[in-house]
Amino acid sequence: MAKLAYRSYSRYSREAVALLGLMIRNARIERDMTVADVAERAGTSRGLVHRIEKGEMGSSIGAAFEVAAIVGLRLFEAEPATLTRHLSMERDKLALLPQSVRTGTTKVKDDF
Amino acid sequence: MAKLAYRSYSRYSREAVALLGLMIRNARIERDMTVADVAERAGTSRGLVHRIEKGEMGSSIGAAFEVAAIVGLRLFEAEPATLTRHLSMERDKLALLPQSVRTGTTKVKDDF
DNA sequence: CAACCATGACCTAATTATAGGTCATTAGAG
DNA sequence: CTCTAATGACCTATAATTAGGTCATGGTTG
Repeated sequence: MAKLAYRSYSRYSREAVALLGLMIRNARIERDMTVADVAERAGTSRGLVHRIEKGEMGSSIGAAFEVAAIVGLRLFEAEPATLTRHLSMERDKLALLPQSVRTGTTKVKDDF
Repeated sequence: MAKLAYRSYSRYSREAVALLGLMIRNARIERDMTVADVAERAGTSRGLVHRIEKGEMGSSIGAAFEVAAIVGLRLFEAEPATLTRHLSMERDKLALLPQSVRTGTTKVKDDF
């Protein structure tokens, strides 16, 4: 049975996930960790770590980010402390934005 | 039946995923897009987009990155073109690294 | 060169995410 | 204030990922 292509992704998304996987692999090897090491520390299986490094789109984002953290990758910030700051910054930003979006407005804009 | 906590994640991973969700939501609202709009363009469901924005760890990384791209978020680079460059850079870097990691070495280093 | 071991691929069972529907709530526009 | 619609939550069937095992391959060390 041939494996089906379940969903279509944009090139950008595919490359971003692939890049994350490669960065994870590079970081892991630089730290002299085996796939099994990382899997154990992440509480996942060896196969999953392998698929994450390969850049498969179906892996859960939680597992991928956890593995990234374990090999020392900091996705948004160099310092974990600043991540919390960014979180509240985004929350504050959200508070200033409308809490729901009216399509009516958009529709008029796209209507020509 | 109470919902079980399936897996444990580090604080950093949880905050990183939550931050990504908030950034997506902010970007979406700034672009006057509804959750339904984004879901349709991503080829997913409204509920999934909602869970991604909420920062749930179980969402697939492909869906999350696709949604991020649709609302205009660029995770690694401002320019999509440079993403491809980074991809080959990481591949080159990988070529210089050992292709398998010996645990024996690590064990000695950690052994004191 | 020879032995060891990390890796990558595959398989099956079990668990989980997802789609798509409905419904209550609430924010925004008139 | 009132009406409309976006949002968030929940539900069920389906489809997917995941864990955990095994196996072949190839890199690394002695």
